[in-house]
Amino acid sequence: MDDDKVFKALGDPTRRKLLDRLCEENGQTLGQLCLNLDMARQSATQHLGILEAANLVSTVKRGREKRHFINPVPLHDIYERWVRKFETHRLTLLHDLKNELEGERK
Amino acid sequence: MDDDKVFKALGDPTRRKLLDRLCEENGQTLGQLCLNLDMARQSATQHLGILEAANLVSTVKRGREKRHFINPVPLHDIYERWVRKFETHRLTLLHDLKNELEGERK
DNA sequence: TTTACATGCAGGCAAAAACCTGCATATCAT
DNA sequence: ATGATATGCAGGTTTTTGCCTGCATGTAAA
Repeated sequence: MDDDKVFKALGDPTRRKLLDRLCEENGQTLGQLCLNLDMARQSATQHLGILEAANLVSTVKRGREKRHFINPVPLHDIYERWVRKFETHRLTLLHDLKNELEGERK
Repeated sequence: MDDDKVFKALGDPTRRKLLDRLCEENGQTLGQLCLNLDMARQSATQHLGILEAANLVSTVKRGREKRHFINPVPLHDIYERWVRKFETHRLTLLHDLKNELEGERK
């Protein structure tokens, strides 16, 4: 898996919004996803392409429509392999920070 | 908090590497963080500035040095407020995806 | 106080990202 | 077949990003 593609894909608010909307209703078509998106359809297509390249979304053609489905695996992997590390040390890190800020007040 | 700044900050591999290195040893100076980073000091400064703007890193000046500390709060918040949603629906989403891919094989 | 060290700040440049318009293709319904 | 609908593809423009060089400032040590 390509961590960087996933993080980059999540770095754009439009793409996170697309994931949000797919989470509310999975399997939507391109047309549906474009509604209330305030940009040209072609731009949305590019965003969905990036999500697909990051493997966060998989698509299936149904006649003339293209349906989009969330793939939760990469997000889960990112959490397990990267975010979790900071969660594990969370209290220690908070402690370091607090100490340092208090030291500044002296 | 500004979710977008956090996600954008995490979207760059150099910045994630900086966080990794701070996680290994918190409180490092700019000079320390620049070692083995394969870019000019000024570039690293910019990356650290972005991490600071996203509140992922806090700094304290100690004499002529500047020490950097991880702030784990934004990452934790992002997880709770955004990532967790997809984790919660993870099995359902996986099921949707599997169903759809099987449907394609017919 | 002079020298060395750690960092700050400004401007410029090239690559990447985000968005668009215009046109082509494929599918469905009449 | 014909028109309407859903999407694909190519290119071009503008903005943002990442990185750099050059110089200024502040702090410590000799």
